[in-house]
Amino acid sequence: MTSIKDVALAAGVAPSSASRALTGHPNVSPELQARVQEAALRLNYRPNAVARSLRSTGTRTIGLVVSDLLNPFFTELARAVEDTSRQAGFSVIIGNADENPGQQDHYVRILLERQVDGLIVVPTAETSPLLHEAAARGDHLVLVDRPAADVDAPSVLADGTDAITELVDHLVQTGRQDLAIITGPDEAGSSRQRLAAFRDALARHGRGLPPSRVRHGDFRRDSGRIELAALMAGSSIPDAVFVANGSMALGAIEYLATHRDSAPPVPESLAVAVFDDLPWFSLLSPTLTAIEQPTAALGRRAVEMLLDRIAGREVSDDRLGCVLHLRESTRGSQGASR
Amino acid sequence: MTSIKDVALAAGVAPSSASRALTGHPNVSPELQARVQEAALRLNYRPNAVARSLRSTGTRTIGLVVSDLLNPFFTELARAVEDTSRQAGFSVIIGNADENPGQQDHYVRILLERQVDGLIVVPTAETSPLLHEAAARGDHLVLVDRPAADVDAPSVLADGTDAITELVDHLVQTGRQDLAIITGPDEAGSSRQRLAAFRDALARHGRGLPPSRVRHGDFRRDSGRIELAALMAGSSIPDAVFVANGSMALGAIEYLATHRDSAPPVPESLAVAVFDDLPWFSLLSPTLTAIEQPTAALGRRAVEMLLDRIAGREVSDDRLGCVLHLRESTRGSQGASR
DNA sequence: TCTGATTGTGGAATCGATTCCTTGGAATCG
DNA sequence: CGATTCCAAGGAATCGATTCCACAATCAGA
Repeated sequence: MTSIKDVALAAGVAPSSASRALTGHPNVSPELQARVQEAALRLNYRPNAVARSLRSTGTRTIGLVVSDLLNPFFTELARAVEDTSRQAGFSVIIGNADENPGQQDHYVRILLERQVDGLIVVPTAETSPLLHEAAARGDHLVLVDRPAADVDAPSVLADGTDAITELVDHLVQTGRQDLAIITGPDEAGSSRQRLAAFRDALARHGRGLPPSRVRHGDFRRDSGRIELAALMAGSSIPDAVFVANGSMALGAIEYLATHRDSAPPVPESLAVAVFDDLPWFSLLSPTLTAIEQPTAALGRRAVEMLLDRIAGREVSDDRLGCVLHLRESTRGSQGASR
Repeated sequence: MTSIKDVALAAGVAPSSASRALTGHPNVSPELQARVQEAALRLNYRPNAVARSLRSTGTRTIGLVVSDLLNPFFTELARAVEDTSRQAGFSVIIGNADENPGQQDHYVRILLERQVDGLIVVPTAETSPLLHEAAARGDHLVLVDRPAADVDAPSVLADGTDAITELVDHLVQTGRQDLAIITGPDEAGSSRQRLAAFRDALARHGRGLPPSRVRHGDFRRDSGRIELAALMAGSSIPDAVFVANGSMALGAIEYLATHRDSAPPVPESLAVAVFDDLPWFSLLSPTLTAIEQPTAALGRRAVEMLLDRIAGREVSDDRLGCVLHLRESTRGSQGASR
């Protein structure tokens, strides 16, 4: 491997001068600058970022730990994070927790050991001693998509309360009597928030949400199928289902497609709505009512906040709104609102 | 920051001994081992991977450069790469080239500077001086999904030739007269291969593929819409379209959905098939005929091959087969095969 | 009991770049 | 013209861990 010493030798200067010439330091004579540049080019010199990072502070790298890479929501988030970071001159190391707190901690540890300049985490569980400690030690940390109560770090979240309220209003007004929700694990903050918003909106109509109408999946495809099947297997069947993320929605729709004969028709006997909008929801028949999250904006903001933190600026939490798209799958069954 | 010197000091041993105790070297007395472990724990010591990497060779990191993170195919690939790597004790740095050769080179350079132990690349263009040079310099490199002629590196590809031949046979046998293809850019090896397989299969039936029936998109969503629109705008309209990847298929289906009145009905007047199978293809009506790639296997194999290379073992190219799923969108229009 | 191998430990060199500190020489100013 | 500042450049220290080398102590075999 050709190092800066080789370049310095070839250019007939000291390593320190070579370093200055290559990193564009102010006080370098143009003549020496040119000689070093030429030597570097000729020797095909590639600086060693590991050595640089050791001496100077900062690796110009940020770590991103997402809870499930297979979920398109996180893909888009990762893409936005990557994009924004690159533009700011940072690389991104991605870790995939697979909704597994242990794996999340593994990645947080690895990334901290690698001296990332900052960390963006979608917390799988609401409490994590490691995250707590990292925040306390002063490592730069930003939480995204899900809150984590005991971690002292700024967060940027999608606030779906208004959109969920709007959705519930619509369902009630179009005559739905028996609403159910398939949400995520109780430990995930986003899961709890969506459930709470759903319950509150119902309460505003004087309706309760009995335990049998609350199913907890794990935010992944299979559990959507399983939990919808469970709802459909009961003695009485709800006439509206709200699925709390896109991956579980895929599983739920798959259930309906494979049980076309026995399952209630959508939207006539069963309304379906999803938190998180995916491009293909509009291609189904019936098209699928969904709440769109500002996914890319979440990723962008998270990076901006992290960079602010790194630069020593104060940052505060951010909430971004969601948008409800009413489509065919929640069309009123008896037209009560017309 | 607490360093290994602090730990050594606290344990009353030399830094070298502390290092040995922590990394599990053979010749360390149990007593000293315990004392160092205790001190490390007490001081909450976290080893600095940057310093370690500088001294020892290897960063236990592999770089992955994909051509489009928003494409679910690459997401799944990335997931498999990440998963396999983690199990082998490696982290993954992901770069997203966005189908842009310049951005690809940016990431290859960055990753090499970061001293990744190896690189997995989905080459955006078939020729890249930087990749060529990296391979020539002996950097560990594996290409995946797309070949790159001038790069001396092993590759692992999905070979869709058989599946495409099978698809074309079926289309011809069910009476389709005028087949068209929406493929990717000519510089992408996978795009060229799929086109060639399609053309060869047609030739075997004595059919040609006129230039007007070959549209080149950029493998992304919008271009699927645009190119299908172009095909539908001609004076004569094909009765079958083969879309060469999943992202463009999304755009194409969107076109059909938004032009439901003017577009030819599927499958009666237009058969649609896609290279790359996505979970929601089976949920559409009509369900979508698609060729399934061994996506996760590609990612796994790529990592295995890379690790073999790193370990100094010989590796050779690998081809994995694809599977055709015939669904409703290519149902015979006039039942010619029955 | 004496050699020779083995084992545990400390000290110092090392990885490759950056940066602090010095210094010789040129430029500036009174 | 002498004193002070400024600038370009070299030398050496540094980042934090690993690893080579040396050395003492223990142990085995003859």
